[in-house]
Amino acid sequence: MTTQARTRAATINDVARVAGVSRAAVSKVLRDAYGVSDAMREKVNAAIDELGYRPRVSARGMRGATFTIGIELPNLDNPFFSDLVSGATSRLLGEPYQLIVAPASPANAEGERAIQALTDRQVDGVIAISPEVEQSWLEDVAAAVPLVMLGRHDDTREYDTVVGDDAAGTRLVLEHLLGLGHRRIAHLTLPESVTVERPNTTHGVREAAYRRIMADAGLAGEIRVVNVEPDPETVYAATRDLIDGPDRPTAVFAAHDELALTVLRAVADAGPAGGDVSVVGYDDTWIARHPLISLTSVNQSGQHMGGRAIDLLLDRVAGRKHPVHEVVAPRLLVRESSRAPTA
Amino acid sequence: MTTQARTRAATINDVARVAGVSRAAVSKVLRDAYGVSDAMREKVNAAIDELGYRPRVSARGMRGATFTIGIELPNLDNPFFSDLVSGATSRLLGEPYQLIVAPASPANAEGERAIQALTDRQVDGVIAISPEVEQSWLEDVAAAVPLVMLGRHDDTREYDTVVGDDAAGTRLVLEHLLGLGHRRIAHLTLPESVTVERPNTTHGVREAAYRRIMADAGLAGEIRVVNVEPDPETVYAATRDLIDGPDRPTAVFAAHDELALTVLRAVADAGPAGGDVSVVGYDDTWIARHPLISLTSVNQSGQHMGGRAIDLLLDRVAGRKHPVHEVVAPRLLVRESSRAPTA
DNA sequence: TGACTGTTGTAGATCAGTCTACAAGTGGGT
DNA sequence: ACCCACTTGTAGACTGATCTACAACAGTCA
Repeated sequence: MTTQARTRAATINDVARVAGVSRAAVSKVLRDAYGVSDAMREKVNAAIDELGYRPRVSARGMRGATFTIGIELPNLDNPFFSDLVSGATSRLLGEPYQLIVAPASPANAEGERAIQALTDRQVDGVIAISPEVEQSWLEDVAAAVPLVMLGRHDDTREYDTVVGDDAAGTRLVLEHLLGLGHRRIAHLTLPESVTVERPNTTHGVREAAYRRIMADAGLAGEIRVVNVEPDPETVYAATRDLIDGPDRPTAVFAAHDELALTVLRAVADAGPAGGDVSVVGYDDTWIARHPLISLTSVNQSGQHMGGRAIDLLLDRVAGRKHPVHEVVAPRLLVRESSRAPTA
Repeated sequence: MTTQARTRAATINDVARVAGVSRAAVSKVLRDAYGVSDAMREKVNAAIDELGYRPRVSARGMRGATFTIGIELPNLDNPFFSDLVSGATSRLLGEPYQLIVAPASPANAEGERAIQALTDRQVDGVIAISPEVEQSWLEDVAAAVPLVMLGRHDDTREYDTVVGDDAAGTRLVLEHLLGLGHRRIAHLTLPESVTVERPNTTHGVREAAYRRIMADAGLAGEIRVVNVEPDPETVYAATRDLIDGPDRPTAVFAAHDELALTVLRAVADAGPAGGDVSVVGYDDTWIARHPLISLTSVNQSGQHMGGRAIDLLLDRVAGRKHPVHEVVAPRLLVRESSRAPTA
């Protein structure tokens, strides 16, 4: 009893033969197309069940649709991205589309490669979160397949966007901290290659808003932006530098929760010697709500954004031509990680 | 300047025409097949670059390979699954294969549907984590495409498995707790449909080991298994019932970290009135290591398991016929969430 | 009765690749 | 000069679906 050779699965021709109809007829039943009598539908479905037939998506993709929607994510570690996927998945329940996730290798900026991997696979639509990719490149992609970008404030006619109101969210954070009495508020965010050089990304907008609001509050001299690669070691070291250095900030506004968690870790490890440092995140991921973490954060409902991205994409697939740029309102959730500075 | 119609991308015929060679020749270059002169390779590659040509994976899938490996996951919320994916992704760097993730809708047990979605797409190999799926069904899948299952102790010749030594891991946990002086140790785990009814799954093995080890320690009377659906609300409520009920356990062994976090939350919310309850998890996810969480947990290196799964799958793709069942040794990481019971 | 319309099913082209079989060219050995 | 083996390139079948065009038939109405 050894492992058999790969079994040859049933094809549409087998179904046609068993049902005693033409291949085209089976195809019509499969696609629920016009011109099928009840009697035929029944015969065909019986044959499909009998053979355990499943259409090959590759073959379908040659002419028609693949009924596949691809979503590109920078990584799977950030719980906010899981929220997006879970929102997309639930919105897709009942639709004939399957969602597949292409994680961009966490190594170097592989967003382009991952998006291309999806279009190579003839997906019917793409959702992506690539801050580092050029708008013009995305417009080329959008010429070939419907595209919805998350977390980009791009002004374009070629694809749709779903994005939080990052300026408003940043304002919520800073007004909260300023209201508590903080003055030395640092902003820890991604490298300048995705903030300064990409002013249309979430993190670009957040950093710019931080600078503007601080200046407007008469705190131009206190502006302190720490741009770091988002791997935990680097973030940890940068935070320790902040804490141990001169002019220790009384509050750190981290550009997203995953960063904020590492900041919290560094602060906790520093102990009382590190002083009292408030920490605020962004995204309100589930872990921020945990009572042992209790991280103040801005909610922009990843679930909702993921669902809306699907809505827009399905619209595009259905033929919509004009662009839609949707902005999600942020909400501040105040928790224990932020409090008035001591003295 | 309105949105254009979808542009028609270059095909292999276009490349052949521009390069002045046959379609078959281009195909050879693409596949790096035998019988290509340097001169031709150069001409073809130049044409490919000029046209920005990318082969359609759908068309390739009709006869050859899709260079795609699919991984099915129950959900993306559990950070352990992210570890698996990230391990798989890094192992795949440099290989010509693209990884795509098919999340089984978090709703009802959709593992079968997600795995089928992958095979429908002609992936060259499948990695999956479906505890609730029948072994015989998986053997049918494995007859059509190389398959590696994670977290299953199945004894089968048809597919490979990568799994932690769950009995040993459970023993580490219980010896640790017993050594600290705990006697009333409860086990919080998934519903009986994936433990009792599926004794070959991680959680089935862990529950059985818990029962055996408790009995061997003369604590048969203290055995207390709480089987719950893994959504946070249910887990939270079940934990509160444990804490608030009679015979409050002094320790809770949660079947995985995600459950343990919710248990920690319920314990924290209960406050001092809830008594001193130690909590132990399983998987040693990154959040368990956070100093504010500091959850004692069993490490079985998701990164490593994901990487090994890819190794085995590539072996299978390369032609290996005999099964490999790989067992990963567990390691206990003791942290602050577990301590001696108070009196 | 004949023309017209609408429904139901089929034939056959088509999609973009891979793969097999083979022809043509090259070089060496005897 | 002839045979043989090897290298390089091509022709054309093939994959499993969808999609267009059309034939056959039934029913309606003048």
